[in-house]
Amino acid sequence: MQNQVILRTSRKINAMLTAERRRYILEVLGRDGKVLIPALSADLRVSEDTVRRDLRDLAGEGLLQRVHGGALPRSPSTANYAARQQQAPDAKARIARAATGLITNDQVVLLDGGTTALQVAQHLPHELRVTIITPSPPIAVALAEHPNVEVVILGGKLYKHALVSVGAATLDSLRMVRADLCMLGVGGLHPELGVSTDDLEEAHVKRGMIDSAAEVVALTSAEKINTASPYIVGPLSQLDYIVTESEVPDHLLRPYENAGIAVIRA
Amino acid sequence: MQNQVILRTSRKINAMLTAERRRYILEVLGRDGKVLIPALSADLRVSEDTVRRDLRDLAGEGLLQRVHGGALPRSPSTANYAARQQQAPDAKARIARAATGLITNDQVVLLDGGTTALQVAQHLPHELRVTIITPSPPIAVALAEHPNVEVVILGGKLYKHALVSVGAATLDSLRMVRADLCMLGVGGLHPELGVSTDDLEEAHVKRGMIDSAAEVVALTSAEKINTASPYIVGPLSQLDYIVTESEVPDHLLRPYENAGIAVIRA
DNA sequence: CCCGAATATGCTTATTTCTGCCGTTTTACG
DNA sequence: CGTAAAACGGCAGAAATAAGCATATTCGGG
Repeated sequence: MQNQVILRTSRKINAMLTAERRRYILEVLGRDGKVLIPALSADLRVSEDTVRRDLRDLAGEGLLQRVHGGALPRSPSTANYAARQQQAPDAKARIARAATGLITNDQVVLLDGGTTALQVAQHLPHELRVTIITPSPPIAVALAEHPNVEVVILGGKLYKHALVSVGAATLDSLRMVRADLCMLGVGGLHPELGVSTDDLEEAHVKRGMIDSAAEVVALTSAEKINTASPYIVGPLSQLDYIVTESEVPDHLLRPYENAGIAVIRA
Repeated sequence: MQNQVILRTSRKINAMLTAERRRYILEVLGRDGKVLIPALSADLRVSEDTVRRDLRDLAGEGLLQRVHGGALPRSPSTANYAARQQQAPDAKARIARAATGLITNDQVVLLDGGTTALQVAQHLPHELRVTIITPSPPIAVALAEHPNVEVVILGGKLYKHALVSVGAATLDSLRMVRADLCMLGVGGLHPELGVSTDDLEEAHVKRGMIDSAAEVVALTSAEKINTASPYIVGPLSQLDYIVTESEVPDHLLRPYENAGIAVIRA
């Protein structure tokens, strides 16, 4: 019966290499902060026994921590950040995947910090050849694995809560940049108040990023639409794209489309 | 049977040289992120054994990673990074712990990239209240969890192998810094050749760090003493401290002590 | 022009690895 | 406790691999 399943969905997943499968497991683990055996078994179209063997071997290499029912990251340091990422992994991943579609080869892209932007970094297609400029150390580390991406990190004082560079040094560096595209995570999005965020320093950096890019993309989950955070980044007129979830009702997005912004539902 | 067909066609089409075939393999690997032996055998009209030999040789040159059934791109740099961190955890941790003893409250410290420096970051006492300036995103991330450390990250182009910022932007930022202490990982340490490292850009950054600090500490494991790497960072006279393993015999360290450097055995 | 070494390739055979399945034991949780 | 899920160990078929051998091609020197 498992055979039938395999046959029915027999995409070329049959050609999945063992080592490739294990890399995938580690990738998911890094992205979501945990892996579950039934989910992996379904995703990878292999038996749960095989997944257990994979996890056992990976744990033997010290690459993850095996627990009942799945596995967790071995390093506790990434766990916090990963846990936060776990909040809405589905929606964020979908938004991120859609956002990568706006990037074309040989572009220079300013990528914001934050968990949504990190998802974008992790979902960049392997063939995509771009330069990514980011104030976020975790994003820089994540992109170091990408074979075709050149990474530039913006220096500055590290704002620990969001793990991004902020301050005068960051803004100085930004002034020397002319990017094709800028992808921002936002704290709030409002037809009249525009783009806003939770921290003053972050707001300055986001504004600098907008000023250094030809086109601006805002990444936002559903619940942030038509809300405002304390610090204003800039008016809606600076946005060219909004990428959000597909569940958002049309009438909520109408004001943004009327403002000339292309809205992409993921 | 299949044999004859292949032979006949292969003689005609055999403008395909061995080296050409291998370049094709690498091209496919770069494009698809993996190669499968049966597919390559069919594409290239050679036996699977030949493909296996090709992959074996290419793996020997470090151009790909051989796995059961095919090959994958070489392990991403962070895998190397993680693996390197496990290499000598004992010695490195001891060196790192000893190095933290050189740091006092309210200092500004330049902390190099690399696995040894990362150990220093992870061993900073919780009560220590300092500013850490670093070109290494992983170190910045690690220090974000520290309650009393202010982190400043140096921007620049990310050198993926070592996960540190390099380039003119990094050096520019360094010129605006006056630090009390600078902690360097070294590639080699030699009484006459001084401090050296494996990468030219890294050497520039290390030199910039030395120039921006009042005192300089070199962190080195035993096997690097009295060796030299290709790129010179600077003479021994710029060093104030060397932190190394306790197992190093006295006579090896004598030249450094005679040069006025305080040697600390951890 | 011919011979022989070096290389490259394909084939055969023995060995190893991978994977799903099954039965048993252990763990998590009400 | 008791139940269901999860984990472990062993087994067998299939695939992949390594090792050794045979053949073909190339190249250099008599």
